[in-house]
Amino acid sequence: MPKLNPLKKTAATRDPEATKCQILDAATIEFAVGGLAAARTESIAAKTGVTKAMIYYYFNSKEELYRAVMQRCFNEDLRLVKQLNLDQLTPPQALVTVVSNMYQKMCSRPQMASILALESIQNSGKYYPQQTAEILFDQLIDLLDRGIDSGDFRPLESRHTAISIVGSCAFYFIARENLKHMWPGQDLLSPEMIDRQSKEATNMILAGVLAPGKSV
Amino acid sequence: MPKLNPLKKTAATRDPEATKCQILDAATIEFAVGGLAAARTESIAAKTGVTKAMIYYYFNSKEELYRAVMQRCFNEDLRLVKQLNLDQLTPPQALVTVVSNMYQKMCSRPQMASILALESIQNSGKYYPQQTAEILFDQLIDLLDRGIDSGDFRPLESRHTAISIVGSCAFYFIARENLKHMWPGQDLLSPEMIDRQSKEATNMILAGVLAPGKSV
DNA sequence: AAGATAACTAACAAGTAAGTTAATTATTGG
DNA sequence: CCAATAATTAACTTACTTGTTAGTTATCTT
Repeated sequence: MPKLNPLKKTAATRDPEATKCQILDAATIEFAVGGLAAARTESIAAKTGVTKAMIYYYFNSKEELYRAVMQRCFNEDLRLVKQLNLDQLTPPQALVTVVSNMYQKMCSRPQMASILALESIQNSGKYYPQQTAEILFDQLIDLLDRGIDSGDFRPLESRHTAISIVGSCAFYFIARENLKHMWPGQDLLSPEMIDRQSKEATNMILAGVLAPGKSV
Repeated sequence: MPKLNPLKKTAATRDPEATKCQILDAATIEFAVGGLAAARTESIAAKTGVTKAMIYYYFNSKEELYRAVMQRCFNEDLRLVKQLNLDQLTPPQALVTVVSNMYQKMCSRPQMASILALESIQNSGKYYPQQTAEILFDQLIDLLDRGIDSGDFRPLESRHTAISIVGSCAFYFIARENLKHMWPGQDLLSPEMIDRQSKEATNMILAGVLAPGKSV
């Protein structure tokens, strides 16, 4: 009874890896808007070249697909952060690098911030990949501690401050649709806007943590 | 056929205003977890003493109920902010007041941050009450501009900086469920934790915007 | 105190969504 | 090149969700 379209993808009519990737890509977009709860498997499938049944063939359930999306997001992030070689920079330099890099990452993949916010709000962090995420956060916390020890940064509680720092960045991406009226007609994800926001945030954060008299 | 529980609320068996309020309260909690899309009217009703039909009787649809919840949130917020009389304070004093007040508000109603984040992410800010919200944001922006003019604050772009400031506060509440492993066994909404986070954020923000040599 | 009206309920109709299944087509290894 | 297997599909089942409706009970007015 099922009648297949005779002329599908010319070359690779079947490519399991590509199909899995297509599903993950589509799911990332869908989960970034509604989170696990509001995402529709039908809608994810519609974004791909394959049917909904493929989601279950490769990922067994919406929940497992969600886990896979989250894990992939963090793996990519981890890979990028490792390339920064923060230990080889002074604490102030490292902080500037981390912050501007955070904006670059969130700009190129604006789903990241949304997915994490939704995970916390909707699922109480049940699917948050702690192990991986901790490495990322610790990178920033260690950097702050290093700066306090070296006298570059004023005395501060590094964990609380790390949250403020990440928050000042992430919030721009999380709340951007609410805030767009502040710059009518502008795209808040345009390179120019990101650049301005990134610079202002970097200025505030750096000035906010540097010990009196110190600079980059 | 409908059999009513003979012993309901002793006194006010019927109280339209209280019922509406119950629905709004329950809806606020439900929308704060799932947003408009993932909220269940059935679940909202279950949190109240009345049936689902009452939601439609008083609010016509899930969407209108959502609008009402959002509007009430902002009205409360606006009332609180007006009481601060920021004009009567110096810019640094006013900034400290705004920030610590922001933590107090979000602590007493942690739904606020979640609802706003969800609105931006899920609905692209379609239901975001711009008029009301703008007043709140402008309060902070004007304060920053006032500080730049007076020389208390360094030159900065007040809109971008305002976002960083609000973000460093809001993010703690938005992402708290993801971040709770940073303080194992602690309640991130406990007065002590809020106080510490608030203090650290205030320190960073103030130091981040003050002109060199200036203080509160 | 009776009739009108406002508040409220249980049960239902219609539509949506997750996950399954049996059949179909492509790929691969002998 | 053929059989086994992997990838894929359309259609279906089951469960859930929104919104409605017809009827019931409390309250209010005169």
